[in-house]
Amino acid sequence: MSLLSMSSLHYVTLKVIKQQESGKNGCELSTTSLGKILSTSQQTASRIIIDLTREGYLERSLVNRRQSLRLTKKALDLLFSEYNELGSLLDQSRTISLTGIVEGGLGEGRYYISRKNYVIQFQEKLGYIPYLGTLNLRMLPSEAIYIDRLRNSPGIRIEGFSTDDRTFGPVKAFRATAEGVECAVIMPERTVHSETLELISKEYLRERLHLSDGSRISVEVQIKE
Amino acid sequence: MSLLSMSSLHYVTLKVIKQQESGKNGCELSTTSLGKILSTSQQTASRIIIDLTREGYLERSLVNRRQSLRLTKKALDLLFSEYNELGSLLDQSRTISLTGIVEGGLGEGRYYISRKNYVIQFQEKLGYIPYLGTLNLRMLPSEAIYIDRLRNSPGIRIEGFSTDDRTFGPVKAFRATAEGVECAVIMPERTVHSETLELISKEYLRERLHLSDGSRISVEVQIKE
DNA sequence: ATTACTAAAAGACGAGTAC
DNA sequence: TGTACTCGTCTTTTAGTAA
Repeated sequence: MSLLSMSSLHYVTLKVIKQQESGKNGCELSTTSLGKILSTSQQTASRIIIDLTREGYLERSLVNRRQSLRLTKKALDLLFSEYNELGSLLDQSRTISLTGIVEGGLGEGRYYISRKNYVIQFQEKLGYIPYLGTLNLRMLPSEAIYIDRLRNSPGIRIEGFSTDDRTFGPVKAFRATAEGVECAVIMPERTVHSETLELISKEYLRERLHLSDGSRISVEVQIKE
Repeated sequence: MSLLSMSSLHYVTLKVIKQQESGKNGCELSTTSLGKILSTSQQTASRIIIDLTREGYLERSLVNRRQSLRLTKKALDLLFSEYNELGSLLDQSRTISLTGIVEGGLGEGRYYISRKNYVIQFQEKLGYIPYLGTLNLRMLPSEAIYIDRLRNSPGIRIEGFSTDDRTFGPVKAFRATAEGVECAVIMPERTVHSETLELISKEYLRERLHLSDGSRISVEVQIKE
């Protein structure tokens, strides 16, 4: 259970800015109007903006005494986490539909997912031993935000481990369906910025789905708990 | 944009209790342990519980100095609203799947949905003029909670209006699919407690889907504002 | 063990105002 | 118009403690 590390006014402010920002990349919102929206004073609104900026939730530019605000990744992460947490509390299983373009190669993930220790866990937690290669999908930029959502969702945890040589970090998996074929999205648990999704499956997806580089497919990803 | 009418500690407390309650019907949570979870003092935790109880978010019984807590409907509504609001802010379109049993009659809604003023709006906002009857589905008790979720979601607003005689309140609609056939769930905007969902569609669903009273069908409802 | 009162300290808020 | 400082006031928190 995460603790919403801010007052509710601060939290609502992030939501308001997200709303005003919608589509655009930043919004102009005076402290007076924010105060009105929050039913508080201009002074308090001003302080909230200052606090949130100092704590890394907002970026702002002040030109000509007019401020322009933009949520940072940290703020979006907080909103997504809150959303996912409520979803799992309220027991909502949800599916999101993503569209991506098949990228070259078998995926650099091939080496990783073939480590015995991971494979055992895939078998245990997903119910199958995946084909030894990953299908890389470059997400449409317009859908990149959904990757954030996955990043902020716990998923199915695949534990990390160490060998003599090196350490393999924990990974998380999400059950998914690509054009009707069962598969899973895997990603490192540590946040890595990327617009590419890696899919694993029992089957060789490229062949099964007749894919080649540049093919466009859509994937239904399950976000649950 | 709703304003989260409570401090963040109060809000998080509702989440914590919802979590502890999970499955069960009420939970035992001492003020000391709540204080620890919230990183605050026992005294503050005590006051939060008192406040939330007074404001109708909690019911509690104190036996032998030990308290047992239960969230009220008001609290669940708040959590659902927050969830839905975040969902629409973060632009998550979501589908929930509901199962219900067909109930007798053409639905009492027939009279209402055939009012010209509503019909015009259905045409505008849903894209079709519905068949003049509603299909009533009694939801499985285990899924009744999902109706709450719809109730707390804005949906597609159908405005109310007045005639000489009387007033017709605002209604909301959710796009849906019943066994592959496009339809919509409609419900009054004012909260009414009911375990029955009303469906409208361009087609006469009973015939099209070969339904009779007692038939069981599942409906995919889109929650997305 | 509990819950919750009181009183004092800490913190949030907004009026006034500078820029 | 803006933002944001100071400072007096009001609110929230917690230590001590009772029951």
